[in-house]
Amino acid sequence: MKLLLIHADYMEYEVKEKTKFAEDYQGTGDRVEEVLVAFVSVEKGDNEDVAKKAVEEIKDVAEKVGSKRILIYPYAHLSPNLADPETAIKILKILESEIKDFEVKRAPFGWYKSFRISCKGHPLSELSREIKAEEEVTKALKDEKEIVSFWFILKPDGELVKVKEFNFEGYENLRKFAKYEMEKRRAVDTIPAHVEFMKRLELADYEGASDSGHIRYYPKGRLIKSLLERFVTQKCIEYGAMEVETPIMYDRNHPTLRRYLERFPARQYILSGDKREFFMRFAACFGQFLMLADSTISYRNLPLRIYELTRYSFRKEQRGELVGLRRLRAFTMPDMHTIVKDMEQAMEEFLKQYKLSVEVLKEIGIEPEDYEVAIRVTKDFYEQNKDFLKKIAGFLGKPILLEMWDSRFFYFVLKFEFNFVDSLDKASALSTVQIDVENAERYGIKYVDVDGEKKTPLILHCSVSGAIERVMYALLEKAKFMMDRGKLPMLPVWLSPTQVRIIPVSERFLDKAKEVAEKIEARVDVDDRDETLNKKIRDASMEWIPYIAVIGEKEVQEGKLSVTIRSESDLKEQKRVMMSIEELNERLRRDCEGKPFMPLTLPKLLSLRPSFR
RNA sequence: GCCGCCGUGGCUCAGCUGGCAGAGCGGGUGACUUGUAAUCACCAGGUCGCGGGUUCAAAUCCCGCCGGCGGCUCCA
Repeated sequence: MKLLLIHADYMEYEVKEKTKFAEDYQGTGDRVEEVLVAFVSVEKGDNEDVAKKAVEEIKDVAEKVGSKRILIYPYAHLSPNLADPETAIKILKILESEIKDFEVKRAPFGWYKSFRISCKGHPLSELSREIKAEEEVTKALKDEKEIVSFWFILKPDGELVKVKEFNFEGYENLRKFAKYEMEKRRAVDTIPAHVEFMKRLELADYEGASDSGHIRYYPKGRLIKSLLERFVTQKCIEYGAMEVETPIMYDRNHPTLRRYLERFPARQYILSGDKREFFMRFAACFGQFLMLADSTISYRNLPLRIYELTRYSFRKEQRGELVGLRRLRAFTMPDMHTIVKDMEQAMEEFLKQYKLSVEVLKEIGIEPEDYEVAIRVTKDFYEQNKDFLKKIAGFLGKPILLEMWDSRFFYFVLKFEFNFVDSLDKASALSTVQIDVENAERYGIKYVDVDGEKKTPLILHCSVSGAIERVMYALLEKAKFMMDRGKLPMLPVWLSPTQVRIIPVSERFLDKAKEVAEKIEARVDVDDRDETLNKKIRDASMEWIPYIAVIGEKEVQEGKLSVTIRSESDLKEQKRVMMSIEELNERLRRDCEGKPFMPLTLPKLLSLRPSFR
């Protein structure tokens, strides 16, 4: 809302002609003496809160200038972004009725009027104010503050123990995670390890020219991200999901979507289109649910799974929350939704997707001991399905943090997450699956059952690995743990940008090095720079390259390569092995079995490469 | 969003009781032709995050903004 306040000797206006938005009005105008005139533009997004704040502002000014009379004068020309007429009239009426202790008059809305005003000209006689709505906070975000949680540990044998009574000995990470979830934390003053690594390895960096939480990826980072994206997508498709693609923004006032937004505890980016306002998706739910609502689905098709890799999902997280790759405002997430016909089928799928998530993370290089499991459940669901939860707890054979709610605040009754605990003891969710009991109804998703009746299914939300950026974060943080244990940090071989580096002992062996590079079946590069051997070895090590192959007189004669194997080396002692090209290829095949492969997009010769930072 | 700390060549940082903007790495040029974690020399490179203010004089002091890190809170 825009306000222009003028303290006047008098204000006189004449009502001329109707516009098409005119409210009912009889009369020809008015003249008010000794008055504070409030010219008002009601803007898009203004609501009752704005009106109330405006009331306070106007009263405040009226008191300061010592005016007993106030004239509310609708004046569209203060703003290029006007509210619709109904809202505007509503808000103006609030102003009129809520300004107490003054003599309040109001000029009619939607009429052409002429006016004459005599401004007093003292220092406070002309003021303008802008009043903005508080950023819209969804109901779910508010509710979240009210939730009462009960915390337990679910033991592998299905026994439920209160957190306070659980003996955490031997479960240090679970202790940290439980603490992280339940308590306040103390200050640490270090840059997270992965932020250091993502920059130093030229994987990714902040992009200051974008919003916070939007990242740039250099060639090596993009390669790693692509490989993870492909792998995760491949796993979901193998699991039986159909890949689709849906828009990244939606009408903010679409009734169905709006109600769902209200149920999700996240803040949205808002964008204005020509006529409508849009929000950026925070997940693929919107597009996929709308698609499913328009589909004809038979019980024979169930469980039915659709999948999308969201590049991107947007969440306008609070600024203080954003860190490196751990939490972003734009992120890439595998998002699979499964339609099932009843709770029994839902639980069956839930367990399968739980197992799938374990497998996917394991193949990526994140083992069950690297994360902690959390289960969030309503009391009712828990009481009715104890055996099922016991089965879940048994699968990994480790205790699980269980959060129980008296009533259902969200759209789901059951959810699990795998939480990675990083080098600063921070926990972040990776894989998650939820059983959604609300949205099929809300979106009008139906299936036709055996009896020919249309029925409402249940929906599972599954992010099989969690956000791809967060997977990268976890891998880098894991590398930090390797360092702390005295090992050399590295990425899994299939994700290492350069898998093999060939280093000629001197320029004489450069051609030979290039020749060898052609025969290696991996992402290979050749250090052809005019540097000492020591320098080249050091640089390759700093890049975490899994295999460094040196070639010189000896190697040429023996027809072998002298290969330094990073995973078996440490800072004190390097593991060096004489290997034939075929032996090296065989080893690489084993390292990367079942994983996608993409060539390195950087020039093969190091001398041709720019430095991105 | 709120609170605290931080912001100097491409990178890492020194300079900060106000007084000529520095180093190492990286880059360019030349020498060297190297056997497993940094070869040597020379050269180029800076609106000291941005905008105001105080002062004869500001990287240095003050205010505002932007960005980063940590905390509150929450998630993928």
